[in-house]
Amino acid sequence: MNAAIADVLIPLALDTAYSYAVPAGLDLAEGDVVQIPLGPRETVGVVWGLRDGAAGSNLRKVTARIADEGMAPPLRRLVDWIARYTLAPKGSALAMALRLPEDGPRTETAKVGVRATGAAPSRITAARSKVVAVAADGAVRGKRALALESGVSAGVIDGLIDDGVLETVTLAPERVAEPPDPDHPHPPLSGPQRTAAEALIATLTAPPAGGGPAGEGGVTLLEGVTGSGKTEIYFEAVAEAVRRGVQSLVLMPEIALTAQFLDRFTARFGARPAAWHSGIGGRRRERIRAGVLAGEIPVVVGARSALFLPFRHLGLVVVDEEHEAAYKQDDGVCYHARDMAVVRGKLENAAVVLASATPSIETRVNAARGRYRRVVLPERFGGRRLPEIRAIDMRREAIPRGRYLSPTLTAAVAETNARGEQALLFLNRRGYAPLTLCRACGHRYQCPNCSTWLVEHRFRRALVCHHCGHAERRPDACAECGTVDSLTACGPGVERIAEEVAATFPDKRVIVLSSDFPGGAERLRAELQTVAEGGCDIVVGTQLVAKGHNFPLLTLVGVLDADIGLASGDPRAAERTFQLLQQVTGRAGRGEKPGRALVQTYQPEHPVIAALISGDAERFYEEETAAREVAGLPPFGRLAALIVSAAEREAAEAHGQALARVAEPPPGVMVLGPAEAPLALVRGRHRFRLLVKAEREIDIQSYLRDWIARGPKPRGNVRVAIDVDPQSFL
DNA sequence: AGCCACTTTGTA
DNA sequence: ACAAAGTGGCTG
Repeated sequence: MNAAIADVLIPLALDTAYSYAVPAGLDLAEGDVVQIPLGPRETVGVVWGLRDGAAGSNLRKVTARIADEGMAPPLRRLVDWIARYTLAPKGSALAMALRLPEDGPRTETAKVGVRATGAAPSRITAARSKVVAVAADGAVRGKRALALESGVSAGVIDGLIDDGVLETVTLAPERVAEPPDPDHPHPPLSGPQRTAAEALIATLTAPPAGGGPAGEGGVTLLEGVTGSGKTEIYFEAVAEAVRRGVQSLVLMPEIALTAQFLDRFTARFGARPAAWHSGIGGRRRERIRAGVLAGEIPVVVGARSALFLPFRHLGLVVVDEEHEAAYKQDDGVCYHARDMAVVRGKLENAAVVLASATPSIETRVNAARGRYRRVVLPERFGGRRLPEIRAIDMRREAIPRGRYLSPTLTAAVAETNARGEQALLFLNRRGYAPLTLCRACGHRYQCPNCSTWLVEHRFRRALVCHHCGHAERRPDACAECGTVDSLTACGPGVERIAEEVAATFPDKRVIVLSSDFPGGAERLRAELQTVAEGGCDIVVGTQLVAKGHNFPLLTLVGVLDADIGLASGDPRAAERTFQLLQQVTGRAGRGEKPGRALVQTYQPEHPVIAALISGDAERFYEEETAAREVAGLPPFGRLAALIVSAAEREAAEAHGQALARVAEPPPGVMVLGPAEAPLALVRGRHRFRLLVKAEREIDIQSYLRDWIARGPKPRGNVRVAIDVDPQSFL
């Protein structure tokens, strides 16, 4: 007997499945994709549940089943899990897994982005000007992303498109996959590489083709410096998965999904993999989806959205460069693809491999606690070692006022250049000076919207807020007392360092690299190329230089102020700083010659600095965990963020007080904030974060959900996203 | 009031 | 997603 009522989840921002009557003669199963009426129109949805009941009521009817193949239980469970974990509406989570054929005889509808045309709006409003300011750099962004970044709602963007201020652009597609050959001839692995590959293969849950025991799955951290052959090693696990007839997914941060990587894959397997990323659209997208669903495509290499492909027999998930921030999705459903990969792996009973040269702190902790296996590659293939890192104690260096390069570092740069090698001076601060004040009256230039100082950008002759993007002309006279030429720049930014470097090394070629690089992405890429080819002696850069482009001639990294960020009040400051500095210093000596790093600091004994110098990440998190305990901060993997959508920013601010006074936290749970406001919302970029400490295993999401429901309802949608690893909730 | 731009709500 | 209803500023 057929069920009378189907609960259908619709891929819209709805948190509950809607109930429909099942018409006589339609035999539905859970997971079936169906067409249903919704309001005045017809939509698709997925049968999330079936039950018997009095169907004769006022329910509308399911129109039809529209696909032969339904959504498999593990993928449905993933949708449920992600919705629950990220506190996103279930329907939104479903939408990620249901990128259906963009129905009808659709030709080439690739991903659509928008960018500024340069035309002025016919009508200017506060919301519009925010968008125009953000889009002014000419970069292409997704509609949602632009709306969120500008702090406006999507309607504004549409309005600006109609007005001709923004134009839509589509990205071009390429071609589909060939079957990979696991036994394609390839260069042999070294002994240690072979051992590591065996260790990964031993975790595969699919039984070996020739009989024998299967592995037990779980998560393995594959750790090894750049050049140690991580990719070749996990390729062996992929090859074995192919032999065993299960599918593999290799996740990469979007930027790393390059032709170069696909070429390496082709060299190993004699065929191009199916590549999946947001730019792939239309027929190609549909063919890959269908191939994956049918089990005909054994290997997919993709960006984070590949996580939701309907694999038939998923046996292996590899997350390459697992520490990459690009795995975080920040608009729509906020999730971390690395963590969701772990979850999917668990639900599918697939082995998971996390690969990185500089694993994230969360992953290190999980490995140290035995939740993840750990495979470490001893050193770089070819015997290269990590750069030697030393601290420069700034309390002992004699530096004139207004100068920031210590004599020790200056000498090292000169020495390096004399050998024909490059030096990188790293300072994580854009612009010329982080604070401008009037010498006459002491007035400090502050952002009208945020509580931050305006940063001087001498090149642009502007004062800029790095928080909200607000910019104003740098005045000639003090806005407060009117004194002319009284403004002083306090502290260094990269522009100022470049000035100092130019004065100290007048005959050297200096390049400044920062994310606000004038001339946009094209010119930036050209500059990076110049550096790589040796067309420059000294690079001055912000965190932009922490990753990406390889600079083979770079042998010295000087960190100008390692202490930046350590006192930022963000409970994750320490781990963020550690990771950033580890990546930056690791850039030295990637070529033939060995590298070294010098780190200017006023607190060489600080755990983060000490760990960086010793290269002992394990000690760092041990000490950091202890320090957090003393400070009453949550341990790693226990931070949650309450995020109020950008559109409701103003409203949220008005209700901040109310929110802050809401609800008594339940026992064992503590909401962190400044001491004077224990439940305060901490301002982040276009959002508010609320930090929650849990002393026991709790479900932070449902706690927050209750917490919000119990208090006075804040106006608008309050979405909550969790910034932790999911291990503790599995 | 009426208009406009934008936000919020509801869809079973 | 999309359409309908609501909000709040502005105008004359």
